[in-house]
Amino acid sequence: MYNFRKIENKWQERWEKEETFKAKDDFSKPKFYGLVEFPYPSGAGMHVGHIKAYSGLDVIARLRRMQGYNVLFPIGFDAFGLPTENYAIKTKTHPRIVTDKNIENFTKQMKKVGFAFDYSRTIDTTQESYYKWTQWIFLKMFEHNLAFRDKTLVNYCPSCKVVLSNEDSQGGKCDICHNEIIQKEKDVWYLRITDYSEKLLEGLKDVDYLPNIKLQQENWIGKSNGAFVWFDLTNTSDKLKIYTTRPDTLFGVTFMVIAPEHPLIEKNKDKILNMDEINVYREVTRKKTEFERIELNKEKTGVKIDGILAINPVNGKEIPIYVSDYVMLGYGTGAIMAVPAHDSRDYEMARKFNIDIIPVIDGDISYEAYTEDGKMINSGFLNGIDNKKEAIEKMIAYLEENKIGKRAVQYKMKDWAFNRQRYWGEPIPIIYCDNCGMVAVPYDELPLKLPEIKNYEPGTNGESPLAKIPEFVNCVCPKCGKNAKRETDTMPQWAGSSWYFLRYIDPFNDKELADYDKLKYWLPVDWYNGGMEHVTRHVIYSRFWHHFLYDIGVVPTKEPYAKRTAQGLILGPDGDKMSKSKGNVIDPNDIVDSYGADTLRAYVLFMGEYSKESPWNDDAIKGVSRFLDKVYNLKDKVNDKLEYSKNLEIIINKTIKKVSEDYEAMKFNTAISALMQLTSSYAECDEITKADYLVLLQLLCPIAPHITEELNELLGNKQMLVDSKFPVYDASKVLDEEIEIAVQINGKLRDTIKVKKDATKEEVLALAYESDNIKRHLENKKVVKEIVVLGRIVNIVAKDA
RNA sequence: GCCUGAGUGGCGGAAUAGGUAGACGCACAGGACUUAAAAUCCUGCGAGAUUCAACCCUCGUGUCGGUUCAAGUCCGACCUUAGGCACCA
Repeated sequence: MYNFRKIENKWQERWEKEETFKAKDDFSKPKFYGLVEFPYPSGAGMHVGHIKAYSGLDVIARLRRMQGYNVLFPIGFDAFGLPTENYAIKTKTHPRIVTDKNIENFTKQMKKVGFAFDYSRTIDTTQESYYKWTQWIFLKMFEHNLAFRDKTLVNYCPSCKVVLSNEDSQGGKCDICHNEIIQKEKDVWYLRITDYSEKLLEGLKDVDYLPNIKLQQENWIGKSNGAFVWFDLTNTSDKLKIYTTRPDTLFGVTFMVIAPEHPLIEKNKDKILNMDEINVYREVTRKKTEFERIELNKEKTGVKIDGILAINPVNGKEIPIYVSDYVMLGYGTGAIMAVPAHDSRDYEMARKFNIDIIPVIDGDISYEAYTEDGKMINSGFLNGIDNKKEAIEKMIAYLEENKIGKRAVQYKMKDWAFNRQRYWGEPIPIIYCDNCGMVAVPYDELPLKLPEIKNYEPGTNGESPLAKIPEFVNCVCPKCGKNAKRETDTMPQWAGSSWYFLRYIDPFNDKELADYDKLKYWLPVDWYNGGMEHVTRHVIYSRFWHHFLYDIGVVPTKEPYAKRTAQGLILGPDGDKMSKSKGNVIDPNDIVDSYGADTLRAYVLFMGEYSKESPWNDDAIKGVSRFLDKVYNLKDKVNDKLEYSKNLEIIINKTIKKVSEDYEAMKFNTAISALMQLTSSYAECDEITKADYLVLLQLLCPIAPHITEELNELLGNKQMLVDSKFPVYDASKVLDEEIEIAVQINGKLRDTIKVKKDATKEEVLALAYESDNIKRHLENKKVVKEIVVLGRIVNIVAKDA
């Protein structure tokens, strides 16, 4: 094996000394901004997943540099967060110390793998000079009424003593400690991301994200078109406002359902005859988490309200109202019109409570709801229409004309719960004053620093540890000068990661978040790669912040990322997700030590399709290692005096084409295959030219930068390979003179023939008929059709004579 | 339940627009080199039938149908599996 240790150390030192990958603000050159999701610097160090994520874009960044772009490829650390804090609680070590140690370790490891990062721009979200601007953005949002407090039922983790967003508590369990969460009423900070629903949806039209990523974003926003309808009630002057996507089925409404928390109940409690029964049901519901309400409650439950009926505005029918937990207060209006004939949930509910089912669309409803399209029946003025869209439009027009409803759009996305009762996060820069209410910390007092603290455990009542420090809590109101108290909650980890890519552009600016001209040059991020698990939350949160910053004139683009891709997971050798408990974790350090960084990089890119998950295989690394050895050993075949080798011309051009196209599509596995084949072709020659060898090195350089730089130097080249021009193929030299094509009879392969690349249809056919095997198969048969696809295939259709 | 992927040799995986299924790699087997081993190099490697052997032939990309001269690829139904979302009205 070649001496990878010596070679890799040498080039890593040289890159560092010469600041090879330091991005320059040279506005005259075309730019490329490549971004990878910055890591959380955990104590465990780097994971092979990080290697795959960074290697992929490292290839692209080096490629773009070789194509003449001014490249920015930065790295940093998303260092606030719970694991560090929990570690601090356990070991009584300050999170600052733990964080610094972990960052140092990560940096050392990343350098050993030879990523072309610009380390001079490294930022970490816990630096005061960084979170000053995170707080600044928050205050701007507060100023624009996008940060607000609200009393709501929240997901509360009794163990972590923190409030969690819905996204953090999926499965009814705390994302961090995995204990059960409960519902608790609390004052919560929200960011009004819902104000940006439409913009975030619209913006997707202008970006190049992988289709499934785009789809996930769309689903998260969850736009639906429908209508509000107001139902009159008996016994009360109140009206019941509902939201529906199917106003066309209004004639089929046989009952209404409202959420147990619906204010109508409390307001009309003196008119409801079975308040006790309803209260019991509401109490049961209250104890359920949102997850349980939607996930475990397969069997419909509910209570019919006695004393109040609803009146269907289109036909005047009086219908019952039920309270049921399958309707959520947080979506739509917290009340629905139920059409059991054409909605499966309503159908179940009607079956359980023996409610009428009236079909309004012609179809079979004997076993289940009919949810397909069809002809309208039992529907007054809609009868006979068999187009859903037309029926909906006609109904909306009717509703609006009679002022009993109107067209409406709803979004699934909810506002973003933004506070945590934790120490290791950005303090929320707000002051509570008895006189003035909520007051922002003045901008010139930012950053509002995290105070030194001895005990990191949360307060007893679910309060932040900061609440226990009087020197922090007690302050003076910036407005009136009277004594006041500070907000003691901190921001979630997503805050810092929502804008970090902006700071890389101008990391040392202490006047503003980043210089506008620099932002104008570098934005948008041209290519952002990261994990599939972040494509909904992180990407949408950071897009939201970016849209906001655009609206207030801080950044020059609406969208932050022009292109987003995601890499697939590396599974353990057993095919399961890697985890400490399963003991199937692969440590990248071990691989670097025994095979070298180039082999590790090439292997993670070779193991399968980049965007898909594939299991780790210790044996398979050998194949990649052997390949690099072969490339290395080829150096002995180079003959300086040899000038031209025509026999390799075609395969070289083919390979350049294949590799260039594959890199763009992140099909690194097939690019490496092609390079392996080129290497084999070289190995078959007695000698190769310098130029031919250089092409191989250049094509391989983005994947295996150390060994290729070394070999380039051995060739006598002074200029670094990464500064050379990436090869371009000659389109006239990618096809062999003679190509092999298949000859089929009735679709079955019977022979292959060699033809000239520009052979005509007649020539090809003539050759095909000359084949003995073809002749034999055509005996006693009559040819009825001949299909020739030039360059590909001949198919002769023959019947028994 | 809904949405989105995926299902191809012993294994990881290839296969622009339908056009020679199994590239490339691993493992395995045989051979060369070696005192020997490792390393390296060469050859073979989907299953089956037949044959001294080769050619040749049959079957084969989760299952069942369909479209087509031709289907891993397109269409329909289903099964398995991964991820995401969720009584979202």
